[in-house]
Amino acid sequence: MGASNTELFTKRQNEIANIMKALAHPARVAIIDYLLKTEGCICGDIVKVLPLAQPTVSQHLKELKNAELIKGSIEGNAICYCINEKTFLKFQQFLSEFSIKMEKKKSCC
Amino acid sequence: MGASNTELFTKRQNEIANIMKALAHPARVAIIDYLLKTEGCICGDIVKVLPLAQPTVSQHLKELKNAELIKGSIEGNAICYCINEKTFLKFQQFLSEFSIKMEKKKSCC
DNA sequence: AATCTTTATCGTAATATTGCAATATACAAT
DNA sequence: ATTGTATATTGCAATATTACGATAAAGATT
Repeated sequence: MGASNTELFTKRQNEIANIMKALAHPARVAIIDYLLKTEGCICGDIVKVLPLAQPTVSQHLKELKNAELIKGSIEGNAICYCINEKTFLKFQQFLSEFSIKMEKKKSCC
Repeated sequence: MGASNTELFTKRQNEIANIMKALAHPARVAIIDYLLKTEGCICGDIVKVLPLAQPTVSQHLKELKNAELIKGSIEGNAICYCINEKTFLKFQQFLSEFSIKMEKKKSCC
């Protein structure tokens, strides 16, 4: 098949999996790193920094945008991509729920 | 190509991406959910709970094990799968680094 | 030893992801 | 209007993922 059957799982499980999937590639982690490190957010600079061709970077940016981890805004001729803090916050909440449950449980083996 | 070029990115970026990839499927999120929710950890119970065939679940468990998010130990005839807290802690550390940087930066657009 | 139970592996089909050259689009500047 | 600059889209090849039936492997039970 190759397609994960989303209907079989909860909305929350699918949401978590989708965010994880968006970050499941080192290039996309590198993009987030870059956006968090520098003042800038210009698409062209991201392309320059990454060791991948422009269309490939564009595709990765699209995936991050689809997952709402970043948002793009037109800046004259260029496009400015920024972290979407809302989604990151949601993600962190999901993960802190994991932590809380882990604290309570403690590994059994 | 279809294979992400890991050599082009930092060890840390690849590590993060690998953990994310392991959790980038709702079935695998569901497995973690289950392990955090119940006392048990028996493979057969996970198979019963998930809406997927036994070989498919086994495959998902293998991926979680490869990413060291869970660890398996033989329990008589059965196998007990448990959360590997060490990797989760590492994951959380990576993410809190993101948070700290996000705090400092604040979205520019 | 024969059988049952539990889990893993193999083989294979369907689909998704990754990467890039070529090309399109869209806005700037001349 | 033409040219340049920045980004997106298309098309395609290579590879990876997902799913499951069939089967294997290994320990438990009779």
